[in-house]
Amino acid sequence: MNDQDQSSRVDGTEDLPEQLRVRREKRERLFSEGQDPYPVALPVTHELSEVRAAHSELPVDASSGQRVGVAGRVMFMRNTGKLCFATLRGGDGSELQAMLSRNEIGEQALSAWKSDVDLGDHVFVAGEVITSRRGELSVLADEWRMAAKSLRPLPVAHKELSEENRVRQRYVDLLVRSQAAETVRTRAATLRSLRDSFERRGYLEVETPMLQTLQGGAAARPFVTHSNALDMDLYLRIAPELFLKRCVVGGIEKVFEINRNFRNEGSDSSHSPEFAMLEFYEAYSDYNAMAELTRALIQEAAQSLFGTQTVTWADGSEYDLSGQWANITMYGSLSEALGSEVTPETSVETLRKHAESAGLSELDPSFGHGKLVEELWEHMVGNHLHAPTFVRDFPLDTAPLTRQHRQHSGMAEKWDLYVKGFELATGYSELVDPVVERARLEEQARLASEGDEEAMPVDEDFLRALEYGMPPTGGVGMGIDRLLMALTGLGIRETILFPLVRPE
RNA sequence: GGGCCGUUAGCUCAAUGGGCAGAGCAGUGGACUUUUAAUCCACGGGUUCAGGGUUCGAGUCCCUGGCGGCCCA
Repeated sequence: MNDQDQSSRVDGTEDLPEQLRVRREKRERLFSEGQDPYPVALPVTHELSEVRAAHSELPVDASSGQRVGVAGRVMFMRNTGKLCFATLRGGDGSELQAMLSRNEIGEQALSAWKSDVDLGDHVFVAGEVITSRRGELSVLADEWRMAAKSLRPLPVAHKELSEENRVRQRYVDLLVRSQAAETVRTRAATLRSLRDSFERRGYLEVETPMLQTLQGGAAARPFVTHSNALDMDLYLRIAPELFLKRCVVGGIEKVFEINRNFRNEGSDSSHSPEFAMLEFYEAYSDYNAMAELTRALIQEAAQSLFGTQTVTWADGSEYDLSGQWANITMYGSLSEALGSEVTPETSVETLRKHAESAGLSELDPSFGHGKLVEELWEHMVGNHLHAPTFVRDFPLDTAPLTRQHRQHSGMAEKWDLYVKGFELATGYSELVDPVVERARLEEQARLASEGDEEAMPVDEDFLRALEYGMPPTGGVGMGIDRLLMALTGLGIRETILFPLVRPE
């Protein structure tokens, strides 16, 4: 297909809103004038940021003597009669002014600039690096070309997009809202910090299956998909845990993975159906040492991102992540909140009475002791925790992959880390006894057969791995999106670049 | 799953008690050789989310649905 074919293709132009139509007509006109509004290559010599860095000392109203070719998206235009200014923005967010003077570039090129260029277009400008009379570093063009014609007007650059448009058209949000671009950089820097922290401690990063033949590693409803080749249903993973434990059995004794988990559940301000998860395991560690390591990872991330462990949230408030963090026990803090002692021996009937007087009347009648304790705790205590807090020693019957507490028989060596009222991470002394693990999984399978969609089946291969001998191990899972929320104070849909939304 | 709020120009938002649908930015035309969200003059731009109903008359009131947000479970 040649350019003539492209330029002659007009697709329902008359039905479009005026601004879209005008831009399409400009594109057509450029083609008909023998110009390519989408050239394959342009003689760019410098990034905008490079020009800025090289000439930061240039005095006001001065010439550098250096000629550069730069490209960028037109964010603002200020056209006077014979002198035009445009603010170009590069992909790294840096900006540089282009100046087009009739004396320098000529009548024809200047009027073409005025008639062809719209806000949002990518343009190429070549000329000398100078500063304007107001001191603005600029490229004084002796040549300009369209680099890529934009067919849609940019939204108002000084107002935020509506929340829905931000998420649906993140590419536009990234252009007009610097906070959006900043969040992407912060997320990348957080991942880098985590990987650095693990690297320093001798951890190895691995990737384990996202498509799994059995659901396992967490209590959650999975997404189901189908393999045509194997002619069997597969699950998108809800957790990498069982594979990372296989790694530990195989001698990768300090191991971590950062990858996506998928849970077929509702989404709200702190839940997304797909979310990035960090899990890490260390042999000869336990849930106490893993709590210390988790704290260090988060503090090191805050330090490397912001140079301080007291972070400033998007709403301007400060959040202190430094120093030691509070430790409470689940049964102890719940007993205190209820004003009545609750222990692993407390009966289901008593727990239900507590739940009713706390206003939790519609709890699933199938909930047993552990689930009731956790629901009650979350309602009475967890939602009100603000400062970083480790909540220790969970009911044993909701932690089928966790070692029994070394002192309390009805409890598991498990903690949850709560930050600003949500669960950020969870850590364990892992259950490594294959016989006990088999019994736990068989109990899970029984629950599943009774209709519990979150219960896991018996994973024979996982049990076989444990039977080869897994060293005592501490393990942690931490939501990356939630870590971003804790570090920035943003909602989960701001920390995820392209969150799932219903089609328009 | 339930309740509440929202949905109007390309974008962000107005519109008395049911009476000609508006502003800013953006766009088009014009003026302007040092602007910084440039300024000034003029002009164009709407299936008011969709469908139904009440009414002489509906952006506005009623019903159903879509999408989004918040709260609750």
